[in-house]
Amino acid sequence: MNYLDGLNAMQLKAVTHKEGPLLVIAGPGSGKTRVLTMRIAHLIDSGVAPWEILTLTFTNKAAKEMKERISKVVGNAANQIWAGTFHSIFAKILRVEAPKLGFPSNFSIYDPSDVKSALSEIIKSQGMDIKTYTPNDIYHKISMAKNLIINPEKYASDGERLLKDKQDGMPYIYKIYDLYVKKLQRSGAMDFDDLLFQMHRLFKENPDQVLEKYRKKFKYILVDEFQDTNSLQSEIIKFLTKFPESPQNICVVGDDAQSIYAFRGATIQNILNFERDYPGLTIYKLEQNYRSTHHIVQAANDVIAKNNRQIRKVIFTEKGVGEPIQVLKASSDNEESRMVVSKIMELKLRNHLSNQDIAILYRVNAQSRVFEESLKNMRIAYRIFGGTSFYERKEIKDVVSYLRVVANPDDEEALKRIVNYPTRGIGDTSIAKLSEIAEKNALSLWNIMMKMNHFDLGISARTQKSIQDFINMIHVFQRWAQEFDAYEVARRVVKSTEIIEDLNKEKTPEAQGRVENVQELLDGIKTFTEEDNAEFIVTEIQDKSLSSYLQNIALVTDADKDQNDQDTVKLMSVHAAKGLEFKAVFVTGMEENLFPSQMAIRSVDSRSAIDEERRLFYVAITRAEHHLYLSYASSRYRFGKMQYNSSSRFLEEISENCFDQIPISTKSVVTGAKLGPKPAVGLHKPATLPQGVEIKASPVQMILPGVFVLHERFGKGKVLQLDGKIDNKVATIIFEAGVGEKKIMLKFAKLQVVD
DNA sequence: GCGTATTCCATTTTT
DNA sequence: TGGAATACGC
Repeated sequence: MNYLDGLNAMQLKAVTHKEGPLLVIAGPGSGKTRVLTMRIAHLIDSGVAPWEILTLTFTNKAAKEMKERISKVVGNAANQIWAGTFHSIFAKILRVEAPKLGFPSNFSIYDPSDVKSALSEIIKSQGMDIKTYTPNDIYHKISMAKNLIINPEKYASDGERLLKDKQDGMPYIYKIYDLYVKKLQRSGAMDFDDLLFQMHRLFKENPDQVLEKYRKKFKYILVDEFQDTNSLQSEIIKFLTKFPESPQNICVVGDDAQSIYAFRGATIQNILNFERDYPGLTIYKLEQNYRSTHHIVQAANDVIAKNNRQIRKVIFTEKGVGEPIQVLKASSDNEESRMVVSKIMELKLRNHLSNQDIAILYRVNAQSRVFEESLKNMRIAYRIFGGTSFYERKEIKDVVSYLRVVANPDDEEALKRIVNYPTRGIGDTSIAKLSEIAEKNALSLWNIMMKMNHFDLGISARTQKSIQDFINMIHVFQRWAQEFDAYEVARRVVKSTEIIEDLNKEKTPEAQGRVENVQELLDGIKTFTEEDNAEFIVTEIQDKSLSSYLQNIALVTDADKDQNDQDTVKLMSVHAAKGLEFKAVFVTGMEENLFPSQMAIRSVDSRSAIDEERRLFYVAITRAEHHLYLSYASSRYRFGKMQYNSSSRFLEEISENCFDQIPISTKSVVTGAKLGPKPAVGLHKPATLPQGVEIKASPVQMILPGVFVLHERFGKGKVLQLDGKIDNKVATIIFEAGVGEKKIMLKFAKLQVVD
């Protein structure tokens, strides 16, 4: 079968478009990945060498998937395509070119926790107040600066920026930025933003030797999820594609309506200005949705129509009207989770869905906990994506830090982590003294440790001996690294540092889990060294060294995990769900201050922040193929405190005809409660009430002991007792039909008095 | 210098 | 609520 078969007219045009810039606006479910992969296959089929194609995606997984799909058409050639995330591709190039920028080729990559730790050290050493200058804020500001291509010198001379910092009560950020950059340089380390920033610098400072080479190399460039790129990324692409005689074979695919990373510096201006940047641009819009049924598509269109500033398009589907969207109203986060899970049971039993067809989405990862509990109770297999990932676990970071120090001993964050773990008598004060000298002499901590007898440090002879032993040990490890592959080095390092033994000292099940994690890490390294894996190609050579491995794991995230490995219900943030689809989707926590987030509502530029939340909601809705549920809880625990929120404004933006019932009865009145039945009680047992019978809530005053009431879920029952004060009355009600006794808060419940 | 108790602090999303 | 910085006793 020909790979072009089955494409619609627009898709076909985009796939077969020849030379020159191309922008494909691809609505959700419009076959975007298909277009991208078939376009690449088509290029190779028409004679373009695979290594001349550069494809930049948002996740490693997307790149991997793409390669797999392309190889189905063109075979092994697909493995020679340069495909990966901006960060991973640039890291590969920088591994070759870093010396030109004054970095070692085995530079370390700092993750956000390394960055924050480095920043707080700087802040403290400058005598600044860590509570005023919080590492989080500083990191964000520095990150934004880098993404706008502002280096420390430029920052320090940017009056507007300085004024802004002053107003925020942090006038010395420019100073911290400068020291931070110097610290990274000394440590031979780059943070995530640097992988882009230094790449840009590389091209800018080496137009002849370097930029020219890559311009020649990458004849075709494709960018996925273009709406989530920042100015820095866009400038790098311009470096590669905008020059005299350039064929400008740049194809970007995106959807401004799905831009959800503005908080990280992404700007839809990149899409909106693309035509200006590339005159002669061809634009195709993919508006047919092949994923979802009509109600879902309409809801998505309704929601996004509220946003300003966008490329207008209307998504349509031919998949039929489909199921109405259901709203689940809960009185608490716990109840919300029980309702969601009982709906999952229903989907499985009534609609014969499998676990893997179902996703629970939320705005923040912290929401996952309650769902986890309810799923466990009902013995439904699930898997959580995001949150603290494997590589963020302490024991894993410790082992990885050893490896980082072996590959690059100047890596100060890794060094500080392990210099006294397991404890070997090198304490904080000694390290602080050494750090100070290092800072003064603009040398790395490791460097000063090696030269410590040249200084009068006031470190005891005993400690100096410990330090010397540590240095010797690292030297041994480094010799191993020259001799053995990554796995063998790691295995030996773990063994001789006695990390496992240290973990085993603690005889708790958690400690046991940590030991298993370390073992899993070693297994992962083994796989890395054994597998013939095209992803780890650096300039067309397989690289299985320790630093290659380290670079790889630094850029791997949860999103890269295989989603379909097991038959599990998937739990993840809406951000993490981008690009995925499920037969049934639950969008949870549909409340003001959560979705949209409080941050967005209170932001200085609230309107555009809410717009981004709305795009996020749009992404969430459009993950669903057939069944969409929107749930909210009128109260939930946050910070260990109860918080009360009204339902999300977004719910009211969807046309009523999409729902099976009107989502919000009265604005001020809080929801009707369904204190979910205990899991053991058959959920799928039909409710005592015939379906469709609406309950008319009776005034609270009428609910008195002895009266009979109807509850929308539990059916008929008798009020036994009333407790609590005026507006917090709790009724104890015995229900018929095996439901039993329940305590129900009157302010939430919808109860109708009957005879 | 080490280990544990205590307090304190924050929570948006992630390459 | 729970993880991380800090304080304190050894």
